[in-house]
Amino acid sequence: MEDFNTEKKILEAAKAVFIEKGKDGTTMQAIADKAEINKALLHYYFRNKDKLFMTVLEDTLFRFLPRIETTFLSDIDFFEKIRIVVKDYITLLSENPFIPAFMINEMNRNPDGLFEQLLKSGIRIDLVFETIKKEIIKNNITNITPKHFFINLLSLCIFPFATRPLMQRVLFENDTKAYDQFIEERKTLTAEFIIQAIKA
Amino acid sequence: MEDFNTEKKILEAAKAVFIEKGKDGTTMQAIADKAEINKALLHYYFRNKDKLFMTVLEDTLFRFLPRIETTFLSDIDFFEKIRIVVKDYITLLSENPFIPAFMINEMNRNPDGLFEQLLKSGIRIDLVFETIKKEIIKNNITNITPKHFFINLLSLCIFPFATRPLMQRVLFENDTKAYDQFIEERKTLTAEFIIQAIKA
DNA sequence: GTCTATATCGGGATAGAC
DNA sequence: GTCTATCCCGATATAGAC
Repeated sequence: MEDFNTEKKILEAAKAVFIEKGKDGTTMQAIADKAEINKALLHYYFRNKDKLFMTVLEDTLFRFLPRIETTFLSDIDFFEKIRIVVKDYITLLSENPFIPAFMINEMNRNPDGLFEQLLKSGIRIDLVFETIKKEIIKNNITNITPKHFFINLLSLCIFPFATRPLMQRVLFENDTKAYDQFIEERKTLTAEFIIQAIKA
Repeated sequence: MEDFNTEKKILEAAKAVFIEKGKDGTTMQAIADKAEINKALLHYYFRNKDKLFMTVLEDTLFRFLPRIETTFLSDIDFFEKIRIVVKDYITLLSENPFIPAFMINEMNRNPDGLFEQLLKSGIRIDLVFETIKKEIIKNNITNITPKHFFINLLSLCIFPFATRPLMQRVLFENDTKAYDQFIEERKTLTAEFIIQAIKA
């Protein structure tokens, strides 16, 4: 097994374990096992656990955010943007359901590291806010503060994933299929909820 | 220092550290330091870290939930209920801002333990759902699934606290006062957002 | 009930052979 | 580049004196 493939295998294994167990809960041994290699090899490729963790973060997590920006800056009806963003975002999360809890955990453990990564991603939330302000001026939506709008949107999309382990038990007697269905419904319902809330 | 006071001091110290650092990030030493006692004494009162942790959980966290139930089962206007619950809940969270991240972390680490605690608290969400259904029948609100309504409400209240460390940086250049103000606004704005979204 | 000292263990990291 | 063996440290937990 040559260099490139091993590194990739490690990163994939590390991502899987980190997301499932959190940074603290993850052991190098567990990653090595999953990657079917030796523990020492991890240190050969990535000097220590911190560096490995940061690499995983850069490599995978921040592919999420640019999508919001792109959609909001595009030239379509504002309510349609909301429908697209919500659906897009929930779909993406469905494929990576453990990321929200992981990110929340991480941002409370080490906010600076995460923030730094975020800056690197070059996202411009201010531009998104501008598009919202324009809609207010055009009288298409109520006079909502862009920051509140933004946080409300994220809350409604992300929270059900972050709290899934408990919510699935509380609301659906731990029925996985039922919760999947619930999430599926939210792909459209959430957008309509938001639109109702803000339309003028 | 006799028995009772030491135990109490330990529980308070443990709560503070657990909430700030999470379960994994907390060391017995840190708790001992905060309680101004010796490490060994922790094991004398609570056999091990797990038992101490569980005790803290039982003792403090689940005082939160019954408040939602009480308000929703009371006999006032439904929209007014929403205003009260939102304000009440966000206020409560303002006084315990680390709890959401802590709970999310914990529910992803060990959902069964948390769920068990929740059952012990005896909360009856189904009763809350009943009140929502009645409002739909009375045509006061749109035909929203109670579960979606419930999760939307929780999302909008809790998420800004769970993600505060990052959001404060991203939205307010890490200005604590500004974020406090933002939260303060949400005590009323969030309820109106929800009411707009669901009113018939 | 509270302390000091210590046993024990798990996990990150390194040395060194191949 | 990959392995085995080992070091080392931090953290839980216990023993035992007072």
